[in-house]
Amino acid sequence: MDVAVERPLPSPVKEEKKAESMERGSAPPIVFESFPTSTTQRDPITNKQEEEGDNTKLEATKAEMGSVREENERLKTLLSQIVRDYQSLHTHFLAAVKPKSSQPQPQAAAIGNLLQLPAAPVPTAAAAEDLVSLSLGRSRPDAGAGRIKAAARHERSASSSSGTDTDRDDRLSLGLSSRRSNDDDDKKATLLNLSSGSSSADADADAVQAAAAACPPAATAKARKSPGAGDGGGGADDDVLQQQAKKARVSVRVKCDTPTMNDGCQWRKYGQKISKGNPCPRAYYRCTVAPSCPVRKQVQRCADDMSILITTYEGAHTHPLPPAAAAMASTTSAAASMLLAGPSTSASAAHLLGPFAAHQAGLLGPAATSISTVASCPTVTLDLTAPPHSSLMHQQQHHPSSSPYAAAYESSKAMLPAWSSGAGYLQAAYGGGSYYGKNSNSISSMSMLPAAAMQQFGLGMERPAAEQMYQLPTYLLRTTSGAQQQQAAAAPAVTDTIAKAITADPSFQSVLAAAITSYMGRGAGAAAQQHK
DNA sequence: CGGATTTGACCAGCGC
DNA sequence: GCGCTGGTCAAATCCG
Repeated sequence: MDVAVERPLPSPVKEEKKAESMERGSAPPIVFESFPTSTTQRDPITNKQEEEGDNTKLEATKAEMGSVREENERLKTLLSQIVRDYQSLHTHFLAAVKPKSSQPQPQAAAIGNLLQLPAAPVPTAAAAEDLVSLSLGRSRPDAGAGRIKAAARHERSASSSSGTDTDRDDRLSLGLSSRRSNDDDDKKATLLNLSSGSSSADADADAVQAAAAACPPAATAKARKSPGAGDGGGGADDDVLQQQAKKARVSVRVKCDTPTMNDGCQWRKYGQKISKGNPCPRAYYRCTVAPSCPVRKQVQRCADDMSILITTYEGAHTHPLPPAAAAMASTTSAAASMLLAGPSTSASAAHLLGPFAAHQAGLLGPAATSISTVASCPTVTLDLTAPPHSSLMHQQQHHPSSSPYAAAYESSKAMLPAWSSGAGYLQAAYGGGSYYGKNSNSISSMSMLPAAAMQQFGLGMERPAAEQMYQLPTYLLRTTSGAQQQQAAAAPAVTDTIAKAITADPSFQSVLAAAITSYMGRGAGAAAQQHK
């Protein structure tokens, strides 16, 4: 995070700055490039008027220096806040992972352990075994993404998915992946990918993989008809996983006047039912992009507010998705993955993704997210109808003028109508390209979009209410019941590695800086230039 | 005429 | 075991 000020400055000031930066240690250096001036070389008996003019300039420069210094301080505060968050995250993680490494404990006990925060963040061997990659910006094979992709390919071939193995290193993406190295755990590898619009094909492929892990194609309605069919295959654990996987759902609430939300995918209605407690019929759709695609969705209007459309997605696409549908698929599959991975992953992701989720959700409108396990059917609910969230507002109070959250919320007010219109947020965001028809330039349109990483759905994964006591930055809280969540010893080291990725990966930092810049100076498509 | 939608029947899970 | 409910199937119907 360097700030360069291209204006003549007295060298003592530069030295002072340097010393200050060194004093602060971890704070990034703020470098002021001073141009060589002739001040020291001038003859003192030269024109007095010129000297007075120089004095005026000096005063002006000093004033500007003051403001720059303030900006510097502000940035340092921001950075220290991030560092504090990281420390807190890490200590929480260590507290949570310790008991789990020995044996699974009840949720309450795990939460209780959160209260006893270890002082120093020490990476554990177990943590090193887990692979988590948070990538923002161009994927780097050496930053863990390679392993993710290799693992993903392995899983893809294992599950004989029909997805194409496209090269995605060149595309901008925001992804969070979690994977455990343990072979058994491979089966429930989780992948959260909040991919950018310019990499929607990637998002698609990743979504397929993530969802394949979360919801194997075999675990579909067909499997329902022959409950014993899975017994011969993978043992009891697989059975349980499949049971969980096939029931994992992601529900999206959005204000929408049209009968169904245009999510970019192609659906065929196959049934309709009046369900109990809601006068509005529930419509059942299945994906028709590929004949064998097991994905279903249910669409029903909210009984309380008919303007709210509740769309529930279930299953995983087994085919490449149209760009407009990739983000939604990515989000839903990620949510399902995190849901299946359990509380650790969810908590970690919530903690880590807090700001990102907040700002990404903000682009769609203030979103509340909840996890529920009603009728042993775990469901993640993305509520895109909620009013400005208190947590969001809370953040705004902390960062009254330059808060990214504030900027995100402001932008959300602009984006929400696109969602609610039913015309399709994605198509709007992607330049109006329609995959199924007529417009074939959606991809090229996408590349022109500003701040590609900001065009995705966000997941502010929610944690049990008790966790709120620990001030975890879960931005989007609603309700929770966590009956099933003790099954989730999966990926307890997510937090640690993610935090490492954030602090260590310069590409992440640069993109993060760009994102912050785009928030702060949010005008006039400046962000678009940054992503060209 | 082919594809999409509608709608009644059927099936499975669950609670009593 | 029975009834309720959610989910799916498939024939009938609609529509471009």
